[in-house]
Amino acid sequence: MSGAQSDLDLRLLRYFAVVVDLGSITMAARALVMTQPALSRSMRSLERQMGVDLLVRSVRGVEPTPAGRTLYRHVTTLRAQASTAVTEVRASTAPTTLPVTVVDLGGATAAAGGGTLRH
Amino acid sequence: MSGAQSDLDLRLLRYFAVVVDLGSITMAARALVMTQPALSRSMRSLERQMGVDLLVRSVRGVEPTPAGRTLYRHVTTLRAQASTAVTEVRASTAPTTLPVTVVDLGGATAAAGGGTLRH
DNA sequence: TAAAAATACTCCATAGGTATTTTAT
DNA sequence: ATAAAATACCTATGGAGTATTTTTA
Repeated sequence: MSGAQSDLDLRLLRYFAVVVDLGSITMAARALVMTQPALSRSMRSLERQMGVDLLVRSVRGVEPTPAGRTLYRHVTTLRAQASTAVTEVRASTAPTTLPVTVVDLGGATAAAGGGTLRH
Repeated sequence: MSGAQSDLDLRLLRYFAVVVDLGSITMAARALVMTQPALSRSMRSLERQMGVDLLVRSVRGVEPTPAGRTLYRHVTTLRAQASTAVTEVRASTAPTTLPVTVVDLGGATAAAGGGTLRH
């Protein structure tokens, strides 16, 4: 009974942009290395979250509705800003626990248990 | 083995902003109507995603690191833009399936099964 | 010793996969 | 008859809860 905060899912927006770019859920699914049904459901759930139809489905693929085109425009901006934010934040400090491995020490596998401070 | 796309979670950013505002995970959890452990884990996972420490924990609460302050600045912008995007997209078309109920028809319960087009 | 955060579990919602069906040309 | 999207069903990951432990002023 509380207020579903919505919070617009950037992952779904990324998927959406690919779908619009390729004009097909099937093609976009390939590009995103996922299955067509999964992506189809993602697009539905995005439409439900937004409360509007974003795509017109036909037997030859999909095409954005006016609302879809509006969203598409915003996705670029939004993702660019998110990207900038991450870059700036990472630049603000020396990383603590490196997500994966950053430096390749030339020799053999330097990947295992790379100097992490926090377990 | 594939590339974890990151995709910055706006929900976590919203949590983070409240944590910084209140200077305490415990207090923020109350404000967000969730539990302290859940929020503690959310903040950890945000830090892992970003690859940097965002908060300095002490016995009297938390305080943002420089990186945390940088992120905090971006959160506002990012959320504002997301909000604008949603508003504009919704304005682009008549809604299809209304998320909840929009109009109150004065009389009794107009909520049940409100005119939905798509099952 | 008390107040804050962190950990150890448990549970459930949902994102994604496989298989199949529907739809329209 | 074919190519696209949609549906049905299943599984697994992780987000959130309760209970408890650790930490330090």
